[in-house]
Amino acid sequence: MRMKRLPKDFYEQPTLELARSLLGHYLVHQHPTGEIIAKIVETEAYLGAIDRAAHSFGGRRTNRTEVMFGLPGHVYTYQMHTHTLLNVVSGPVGTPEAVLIRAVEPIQGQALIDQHRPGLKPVDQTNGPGKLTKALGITMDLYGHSLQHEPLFIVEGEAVTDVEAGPRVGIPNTGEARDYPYRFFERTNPYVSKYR
DNA sequence: CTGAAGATGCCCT
DNA sequence: GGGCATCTTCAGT
Repeated sequence: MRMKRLPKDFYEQPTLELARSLLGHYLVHQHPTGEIIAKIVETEAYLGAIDRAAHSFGGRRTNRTEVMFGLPGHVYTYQMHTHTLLNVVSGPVGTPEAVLIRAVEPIQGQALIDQHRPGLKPVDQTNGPGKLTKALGITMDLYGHSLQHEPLFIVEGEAVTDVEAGPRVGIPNTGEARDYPYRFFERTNPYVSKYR
């Protein structure tokens, strides 16, 4: 398999374009017990200061959001109840934007995924932001990690043509921001998270 | 220090 | 369709 790592400047495009562009590329996690590769099939953009749904809305700068103010192409992980969620930091330094990875399709390392999420239909192992981090073994340890390095990075994958955009998921109390079409997904891909 | 809230998912009815 | 698990963060005392 061709494994061309996405260059630093890939992450420098505007956040909405980045969210769209990430679809089809392969997320690689070199887990201690083996390598897992999965194709990104669903993303959401969070536009920082001007986006009420973003943690960094209004320029809110805390320990948690700090990494979003830094270089694009780094990892913003955070905990949602019992789950870790994975974001890619976007926007130039000082502009706290990010792209949430919402769903992936396994390409390699199925045995490991089965180990992390046993007894489930394949589709149910990675069709959600909390599910995929568990399946790939991604934890809060990766907060601030650069995607230019091991053990977590993104390589060039496949072109995706049937992209659909729609409202983001799970942000009911964010006023106007609730309806912004900042969610992107491969329309025909069965691993896209279902609802909405 | 305490408590409330949350970009979720799973299990129950 | 509703309740709840279970963790971290952050604002308020």
